[in-house]
Amino acid sequence: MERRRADIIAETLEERICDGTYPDGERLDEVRLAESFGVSRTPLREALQKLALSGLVEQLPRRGVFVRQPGPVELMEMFEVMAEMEAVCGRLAAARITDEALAELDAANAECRKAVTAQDADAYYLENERFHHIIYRESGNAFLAQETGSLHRRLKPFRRMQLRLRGRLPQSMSEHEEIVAALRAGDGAAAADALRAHVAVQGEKFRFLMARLKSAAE
Amino acid sequence: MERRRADIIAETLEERICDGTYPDGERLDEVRLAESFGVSRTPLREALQKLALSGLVEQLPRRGVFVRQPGPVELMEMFEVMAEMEAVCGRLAAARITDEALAELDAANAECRKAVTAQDADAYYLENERFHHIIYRESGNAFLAQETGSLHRRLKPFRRMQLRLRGRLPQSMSEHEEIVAALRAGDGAAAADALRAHVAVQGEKFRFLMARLKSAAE
DNA sequence: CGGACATTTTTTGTATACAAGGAGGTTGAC
DNA sequence: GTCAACCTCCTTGTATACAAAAAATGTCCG
Repeated sequence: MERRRADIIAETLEERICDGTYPDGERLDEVRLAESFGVSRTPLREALQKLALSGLVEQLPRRGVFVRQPGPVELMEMFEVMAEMEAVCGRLAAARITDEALAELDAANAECRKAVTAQDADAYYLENERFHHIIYRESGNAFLAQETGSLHRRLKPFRRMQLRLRGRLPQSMSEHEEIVAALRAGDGAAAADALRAHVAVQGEKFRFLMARLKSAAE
Repeated sequence: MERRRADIIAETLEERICDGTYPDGERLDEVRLAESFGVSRTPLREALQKLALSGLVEQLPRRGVFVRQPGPVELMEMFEVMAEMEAVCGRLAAARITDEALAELDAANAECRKAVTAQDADAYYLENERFHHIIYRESGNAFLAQETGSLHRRLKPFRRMQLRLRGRLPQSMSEHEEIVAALRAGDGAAAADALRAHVAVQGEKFRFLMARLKSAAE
């Protein structure tokens, strides 16, 4: 699949917004960005509109586009929805998952365990992501998997951050094992609860981090 | 809020796709459409990209955009997700709903009842929509309400269709009352179950309609 | 007569040019 | 001195022009 420049630009800008290169409220100037990318305004505008639709920037007509980092409230809301969607994925997957997928989950968890002993949060996140995406897929509902993955992607930087909290890695690890156990047992309710809690606690941890950052700034 | 032509065009095209003016697989010609709207290709392309991101059309690079009606499988998947999301809204709303909102739900249901006796499926759908959106809002999670509303919008034509089935109106009506009762009682699990079933049955009815349409075509 | 290659034509993607609306500054009046 | 109106400049939205890629057509060879 060949790609347009506009798509590549959108991806780059998305990364920059997520990693904080552009702070909240910053106006993204079409001409300056176009110059910096070495393209005209046309593909750049397309990229900005794409970002606007995915909610990363706000587009005020005749005013410009502004990066719109989700505030603490919105982030908590998003984590709540994420938890519920993963729970649904888990409940459906418990009834539909294949043995092969269970083996994949075990494999991902094994890699996770390695990362835990190595205290490598980045490596952990990578395998953790694989773990979750397998569950999305095994929900047997491609649309659900798509939507859940999309939200996962949007929360990625925030999910990632809380993994650096002391003791979070082993805790997350044991939650993973509980999830797999429920899936293997075909217990939809248990899988849903385990996944909901697993994601919800991420929201909690993240909120804690936010609060600490804020107080540190004062 | 002033609006761009591109947005108006996107809305118009969205309607046309939903109501079947453009059949599945049809290529949307940029120049022809631009002429018909009396604009240049620029705003029209922006509109098409917007539609592509919301999933109503598929955009093959260097090939063009094609309307992509969801197939039966995808529709069932979407209904399944819709049911789950409404269930979540209901569960949260049961704990967070205000007395005013409960009164609003009663009012919407009263209008629904009128529509049932009048056998007016269109009027019913209108109030039905209000009913559901109140629950989305009362979930107390603006992000969830947004996402749920967005999916509702996408399924609108299909949700609407099944209301014309014989006996569906009174059945839907009684489901509504069960939902309100659960919400009033603050019973989150009951509200979730009632809403999930209410939406899931819509998917079932719709599938039935699809099957009948298909067999009639043979 | 069929298939493959070259050419033409159509269509998308990008660049540039133009128009229109808003932000900010300046000037004038009170 | 302050507020308001006007004017200017800048930015966005739209139109047109150009380039590149894919589809269509025709031609040549087997």
